[in-house]
This record gives sequence, structure tokens and C-alpha cells, in this order.
Amino acid sequence: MSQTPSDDSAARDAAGERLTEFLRSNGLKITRQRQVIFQVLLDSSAHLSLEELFEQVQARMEGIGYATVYRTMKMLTDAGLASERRFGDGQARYELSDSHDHHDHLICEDCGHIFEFEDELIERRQAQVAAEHGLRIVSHRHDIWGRCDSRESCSRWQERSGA
Amino acid sequence: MSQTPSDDSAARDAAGERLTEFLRSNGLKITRQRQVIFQVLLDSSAHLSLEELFEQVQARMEGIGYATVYRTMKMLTDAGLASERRFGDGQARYELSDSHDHHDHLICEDCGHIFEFEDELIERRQAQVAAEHGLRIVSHRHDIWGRCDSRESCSRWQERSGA
DNA sequence: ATATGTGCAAATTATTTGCAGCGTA
DNA sequence: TACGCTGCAAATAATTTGCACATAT
Repeated sequence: MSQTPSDDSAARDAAGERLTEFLRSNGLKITRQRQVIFQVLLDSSAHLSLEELFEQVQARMEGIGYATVYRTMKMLTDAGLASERRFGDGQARYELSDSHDHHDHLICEDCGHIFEFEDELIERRQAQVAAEHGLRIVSHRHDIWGRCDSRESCSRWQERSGA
Repeated sequence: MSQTPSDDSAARDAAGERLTEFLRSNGLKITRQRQVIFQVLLDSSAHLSLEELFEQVQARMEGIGYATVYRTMKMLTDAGLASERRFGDGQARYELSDSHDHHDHLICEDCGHIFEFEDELIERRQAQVAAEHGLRIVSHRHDIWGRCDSRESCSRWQERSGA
């Protein structure tokens, strides 16, 4: 259903190095809390709200403060290692930035599952639209809300994503 | 540069009626504050933040409270007469919903001007993408951030929109 | 050793709500 | 008259910040 375990852990390690590398080269400290937070992001493919993130971090490391998670996420976001998204439920959600940084989102209003998509045609068309208005694109956000067609697939996702 | 004055005021009147009609038919009261708030929205083609909205409303009617503006905007939004958008600066922005309700936004990061667009091809493609993932579209949000190509057009918009 | 990071609690910011009096139907 | 509506101030909710202590380099 996904990749082999070895691929996963290799990717994880590589990403983990990105963190320490970034911290080191910027004179920042490699602390346990930063590593744990980053690891939680790595282990979860989902778009975690700060609350969810905090809960999972706390499970691995008691006593961590909300503020630390906020501060770390801000740092990771500024560093470009993570990205922040808002889907209109009033709280920020975070995910690791990966190579194909530029995906958009498709959200099921029933089960809350977030699908990612990337569409060449839409991207190209976007650029055209921007040009027609005399702008050069810097970034964009394209979210689509809908409902899963079948009940089954919907509930299935629900138990899988936990959001 | 735009339409004739008569067109504008005709449109304004028609829209004004939509408000009173809605209030009346829902057993809600036609108050001065509701009319003024709606009028401000009508007179401004822009996407007003609550603060901007409040300022303009206050200029026409001293003593109005923030809460009233919030409550009225919620009512208008629920009624479908206005719509709420968030562009990531932390505050909601409002605009009147008109006939072609479904436009998306193109924002200049330099001058803050918001262009509206609507693109058949993108819309169609969106539906396809959703279908591929087994979802039926309920709504979407597509924002593009960019920069005006030419300084002049950029500053020109700046003095025109006031945002 | 020393500056950075952390936890806690207090501060901010955007938005909502309770309540007593005001205004529309 | 009667109930909804408004203004004010207090309450929430998400996020940020100040500060004294802890910790990585």
C-alpha cells in the first residue's frame, strides 16, 4: 500500500538530518524538544493542528509546553522545513515541506480527510490568469471542499486520519 | 472608466431591496445600523476587513459598536447576502455576494490590491480532480499571490483601493 | 561560561456573548 | 406593547511574549 519500510526510514533519516543541519548552520541549538516535534511531523503524514501536534509531542515527552511547540513550528516554517496551512476551522495546520512542495488540498467535509493534489493544467492556467492581470505569481492556495462519494470510503478515512 | 452613474445607483437600489426583503421575510428588524453597514459594503467594491468596515460605518453613524458590525456580518453571511474570505492576514474580509458568486482572488503582495477572476477551465479541471479522488465538490477557494508587473500599475492600484 | 531555549503565566488579537436599555413592527 | 437589536464590557480562543531557570555548545 505504500513504500517498503527501509525506504521510509531512509527518508526519515534524511529529513532528520535536514533539521540538525539547519539548526547547526544557523547557530541554533539542537534540543530534545525540537527533535521530538520534528519527528512527530515526520511520522504523521497528516496536516496536524497545533493541538494535535502538541498531544502527540507530549505523549513522547512529558512536560513540554504549548509555547515551545508554537515557537518551534514558527521556526520550522520560517526555515522552510515545514509549512503552515489554514483550512478555515480557525486553527493553523502544519506539515513538513517536501520536494514536491506545491500540492493543493481537497477536503472532505464529512470525515475531515485531506487529500493532496497537484495539477499541471491548473498550474499553467493560473499563470496565464495572473499574466492577464499583469501579475507574476509568487504563491497560491487552492483548496476544494467536498464530500466523499461513498459512505464506506468516507468512514474508512475517518478512522485512519483521526482528525 | 466604469459604468454610468445611473447603472450604479440602479444596482445599489436593487441590492438595497434585497436586504430589506430578506429582513422582512425573516421577521428581522430593519434597523439603521443594518442599512448603513450594508450600504458601506455596497459602496465599496473592495474586500473590507472588519476594522475597515467598522471605520467606514462609524463615519456615517457615530456610536455604532464593533459587536453590531460583527453580528450583522454574520447575519449577512448566513443569509448569503455577503461572503467572508480569509487571505491569511489573520482577519476576515467581507464582500457582497453578487450574481457571479464564484470568483477567486489574485492578490498583489506589494500594493494589496485584490483582483477577482473566474476561469472555466480551472473550474472544470477542479471537478475532474475531485472526481478522481471520489469526492463531489461543495465549494472551493483559490487564491493566487503575486506582484504587479509594473511599478506604475501597482502604485496606481494602491491609491485606488486604500487597503 | 554563555547565549539560546524552555516552561509557565500573563498579554495580545480576533471574535463572541451576556445583559440592560432602545427602537422597530 | 413586545420582542428583537444595540452598545458596552466581559468572556473565549488562538497565538505571542516576558521572565527566571535550564541546557546545549
